Amino acid sequence: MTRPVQQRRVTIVDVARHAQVSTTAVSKVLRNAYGTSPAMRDKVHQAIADLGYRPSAAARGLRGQTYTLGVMVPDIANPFFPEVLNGVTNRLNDSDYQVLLAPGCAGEKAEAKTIDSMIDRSMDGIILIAPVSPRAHLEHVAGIVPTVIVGRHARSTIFDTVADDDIAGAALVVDHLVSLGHRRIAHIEHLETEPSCIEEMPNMVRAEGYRLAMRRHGLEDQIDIVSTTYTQAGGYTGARELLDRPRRPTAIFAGADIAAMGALEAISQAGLSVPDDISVAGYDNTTFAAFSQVSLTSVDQAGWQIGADAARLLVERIAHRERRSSQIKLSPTLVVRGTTGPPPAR
Amino acid sequence: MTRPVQQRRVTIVDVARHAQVSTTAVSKVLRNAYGTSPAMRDKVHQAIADLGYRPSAAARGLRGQTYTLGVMVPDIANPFFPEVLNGVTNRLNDSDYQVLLAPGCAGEKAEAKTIDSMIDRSMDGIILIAPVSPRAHLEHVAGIVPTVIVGRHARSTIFDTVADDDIAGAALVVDHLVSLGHRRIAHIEHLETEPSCIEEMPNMVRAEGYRLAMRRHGLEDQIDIVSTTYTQAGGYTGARELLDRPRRPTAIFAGADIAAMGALEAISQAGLSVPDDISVAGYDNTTFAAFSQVSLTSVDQAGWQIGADAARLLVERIAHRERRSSQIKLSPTLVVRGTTGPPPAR
DNA sequence: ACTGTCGTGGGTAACGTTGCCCAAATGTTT
DNA sequence: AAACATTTGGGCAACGTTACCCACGACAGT
Repeated sequence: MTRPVQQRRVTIVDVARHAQVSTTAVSKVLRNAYGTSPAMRDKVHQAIADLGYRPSAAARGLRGQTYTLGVMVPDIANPFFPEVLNGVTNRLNDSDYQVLLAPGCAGEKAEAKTIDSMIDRSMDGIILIAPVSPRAHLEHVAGIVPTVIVGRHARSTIFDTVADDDIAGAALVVDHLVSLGHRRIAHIEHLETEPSCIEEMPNMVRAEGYRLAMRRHGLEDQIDIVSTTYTQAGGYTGARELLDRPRRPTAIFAGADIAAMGALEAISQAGLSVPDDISVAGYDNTTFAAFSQVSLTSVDQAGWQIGADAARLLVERIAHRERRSSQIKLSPTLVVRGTTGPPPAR
Repeated sequence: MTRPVQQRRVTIVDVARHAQVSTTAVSKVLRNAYGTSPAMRDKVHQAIADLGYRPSAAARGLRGQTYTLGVMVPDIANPFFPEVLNGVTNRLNDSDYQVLLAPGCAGEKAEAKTIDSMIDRSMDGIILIAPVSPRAHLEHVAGIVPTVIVGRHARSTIFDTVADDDIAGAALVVDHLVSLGHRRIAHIEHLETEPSCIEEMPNMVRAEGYRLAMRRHGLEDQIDIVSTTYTQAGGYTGARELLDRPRRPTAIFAGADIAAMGALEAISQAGLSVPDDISVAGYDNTTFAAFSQVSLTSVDQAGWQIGADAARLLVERIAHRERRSSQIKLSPTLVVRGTTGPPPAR
């Protein structure tokens, strides 16, 4: 029996009247501010419970805080991001903050629109995961609202960053493949069309890490990179291209698991077997990689930890806007599975 | 060169002054309301552009609309939901609405908290994907804010629903397996702990569809259901249990792809091969199922379409609160792939 | 008894936007 | 020419909350 009548919202005034105190008093209790006696707190809490009062975020937003944190994810379909997100929400579970996700921001323009909409909603802070906006724009945003950037290898005085050490991650893969005896190790990278912030993006750092590691092993002349995107389709076309080489590589290092998926598909369609004919490694160690039918060797970058750290930094920055900015860099680990093995005997 | 000074927000008053009109006039132009001349519109738009004005969602919320729609997803890690979400966002792409996602709501209590927080933020409408709250609570919510429920087989006068025809979907799988010659077809279901709304949930409807189809084929005595959850771990333990049966089934129909993943893993660990020893089918046709290494036979329930329909209904309901409610039921299709085949010769 | 200090509690004015009303100017019908 | 409708624009009061002040009594130290 739900009432069909649209009842008026219970406000702080109703609570105050019911508890026989002033609205100021109620507000103080709500924010557990200074100047409230235990007796008054009890009265107010009782009234809140009686009336089922809930503060209006809109009204709060107009005055300052909204107790809302925004997270921007570039692509929810990529299973790595849910992990980061879980880290974020878990860390904030028993705080007063509510996390809201702004989905689907492919490209710089859509990203700017999304960020603007979070600012419009006066969120208390935002976490941007692998944003593609130019550095200057990010600093501008961070000047307006406390911001934590995840995945960009940038350093700024006004925003904090959390990132995986992608140079080290790429090196782990190359080292592993070299130790198995591979020399012709190719890389599938994600290439942005926007050139603005290119060297800060994780994908570019991974490619650079690949180059550095190859040189370190004296394999400079074997460096072979195809530029596509971190998507299944991108991995597929990238691998196709590599398989068509006169001397095809014996191992493919895809910059993301999702691209590795596409590569595996292309390889299987070409009638080749993994890892006997060709080895494949990915990056992100998504749940997909762990699945035994796939068993993809991959770099684990602790998405959960990244998310948790980002949430912690954001809360700290909200509390102390002028605190020094910090950069957290997490060390990845390699998870060796079935898609990598010694190269074919030739 | 970002200004370090924290400049005051540009408000409608600033725009009005700059355009030499009243704030009311600006407000009217913003909402393209009645009573604005083309000349005034131009002046105001120019001023908005000059000053880079953006309306404050908080202030708007206090007065009524926020141009924000909330979507609750039970589990972002399940790759089916991103598809629904894409349908939603795509449909709303060039509307004035911004979609925000409330993540991670396992269980009735967390769900209630999430829904409350969306109401607190005075969202204009909400889409609840596969909510577990009791029917009465959903109706209560729908009385406060326009609501579309996705996935529940419920009928209400105040909220709209979009759902897949799960009875038909389950039948597709059973029919397919029977036509291949299977008789011992088992089902892995997701069983809620909360008994309140059980018969409305898609998982229960799928199980019921399985039962009906089995009976229709005269296989009533072969009905075999294990109750776990729609997770990888749930599928794994469910399959383990089925494999331990004295006479193990020749086919397993998992109620969700993600559970089918776990089942495949258990089967492979048991040293059995798919589909020669045992067939497996899933539900949702996630991108994962399409992947050639997995090649999972699955029921496609057009997540994109579901999301798009939900978004359309929500926008319509916001425009006409008192409109009759509608229930959209979409017909699933079966995608046959490599994990189903004839039963072993015995 | 006189000044401070502390612990309580309340009054009030914003915050930025929009819905409702009214006023003036313009156009249209008798 | 008078009466009436329509268009165009503005004034004002909310919406619900909180930051900033001030007032009152109790109590301590001179």
